[in-house]
Amino acid sequence: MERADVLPMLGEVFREHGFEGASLAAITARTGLGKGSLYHFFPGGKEEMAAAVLAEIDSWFETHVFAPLREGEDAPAAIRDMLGKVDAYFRSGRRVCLVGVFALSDTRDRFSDKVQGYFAAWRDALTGALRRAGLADAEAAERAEDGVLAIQGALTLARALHDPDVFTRTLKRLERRLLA
Amino acid sequence: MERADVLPMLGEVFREHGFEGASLAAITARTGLGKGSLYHFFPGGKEEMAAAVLAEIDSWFETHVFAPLREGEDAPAAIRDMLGKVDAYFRSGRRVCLVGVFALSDTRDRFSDKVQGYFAAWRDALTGALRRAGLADAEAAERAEDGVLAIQGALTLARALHDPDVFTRTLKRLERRLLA
DNA sequence: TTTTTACTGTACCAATAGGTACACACAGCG
DNA sequence: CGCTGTGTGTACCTATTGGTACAGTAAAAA
Repeated sequence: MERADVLPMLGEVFREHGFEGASLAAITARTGLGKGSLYHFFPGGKEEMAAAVLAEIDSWFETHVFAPLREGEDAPAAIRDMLGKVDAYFRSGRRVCLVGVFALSDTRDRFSDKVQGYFAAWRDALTGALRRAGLADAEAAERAEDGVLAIQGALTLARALHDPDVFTRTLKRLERRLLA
Repeated sequence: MERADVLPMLGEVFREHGFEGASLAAITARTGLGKGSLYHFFPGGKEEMAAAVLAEIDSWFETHVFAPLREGEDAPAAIRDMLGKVDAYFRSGRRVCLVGVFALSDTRDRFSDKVQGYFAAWRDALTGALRRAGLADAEAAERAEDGVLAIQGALTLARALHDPDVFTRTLKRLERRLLA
C-alpha cells in the first residue's frame, strides 16, 4: 500500500467524523493500517494526514474544475462541465464537502489558508468564466459567489434532510441561473 | 445561575468546536460551571446538553421565524422580516449555524430528527409564505429550498473566507430573488 | 550475499476524555 | 432552631486519546 492509496480513505474518515472526531482508532479501522504504517507515511500525525487530504482535494479541484473553468474556450460549456464534475465528485449529494466541514467549527483556524484558498480559487475561477461568457464584472462576481455558496448549502441541506435530490435539483437550478 | 442561562453559552461552545470537539473542559471554561453543576442541570451529560441547546434553537426559530412566516398577514413583509431576524441571529455572518454544523459529520445521526425537523420546518414555512405571496406551488417550493440552502451556504462561505460580508450580500440578493 | 530501505506490528506512554460519588454550602421554610 | 431541596467543588474512576519506541520483516539495491 502506498501513501497515495491511503489519502482517499483518510478523506472519507475526516468527512464523516470531522477532524476532532476522526480518532486514530477510526482511521486504523477504515484504512486497515496500524499506527506503525500511519506514522511512517505521516510523521506529523493527524494534522499531517488532514493537510495531505486537503492538498489532494485542492489539487483534484484545481485540475478538474478550476483550470478548465479558467482556460476553457467555450465558457458556458466549461461552467456546465463544472457542474457535472461537481455532481460526480459529491456523488449527487450523498457525499459531503470536507473543506466545508473544516470551514465550520474551529478546525478552520488550523487549516485557515487551505480552506480559504480552496473557496477563493473556486469563486475566482468561476467569476472569470462568467466574465468570458459575457457578463459584466460585478454581475459575474456576484453570480460566482452565489454559485459556490449554493453548492455548499445544498450539500448541507441534502444531508440534513436525508434527501440527496436537494443537491441534484440545486445543480440544475444553478445551470439556468448562472448562464441566464 | 439557572439552567436557562447556561444554554446560550453551551450553544457557543458547540458552535465553535462541534459536538465531539466540545470537551467538558471547554464547556467548563466557557460557562464557569464545574462538573458538579453541569451534571446537576444535565444528568444526561453532553448528549443532553446538546439536545437542550438544539431544542432552544428550534424554539427560538419557531417563535421568531417560522411562526411569523406561517401566520403573517403580509407575506412579502414576513419574508423580509425573516431575513432581518436571520441577519441578527447569525450576527451578520459572524456566527455559524449550530444545526448546520451538526448536519455535516456523523453528529447528524445522533440528532437526526431535530436536525431534519429544523430545516424541514424552515423550508415549509417559507414555502407557505411564498405561496401566499402569489407563487405557484412548485415555484414556491423551489424558491424556499433555494433560500434556506443559500443561507447555510453563505454562512459556510463567509466563515471559510473570513468575510462576513458574503452573508450580508447573500441576504440582500435573496430578498430580490425570493420576492421577484 | 550483504546491506539498505521501506514498511508494519506490538508495547508502551502521559494526558485527557466523559462520567460518577459524595461531602458540603446555603438558601427558604416549618 | 432543624429540615429539605437546589446547587457546587473535589476527588476519583476507567477508557480512550494522540503519539513514541523499537524490533522485526521483506524486498530491492549494492
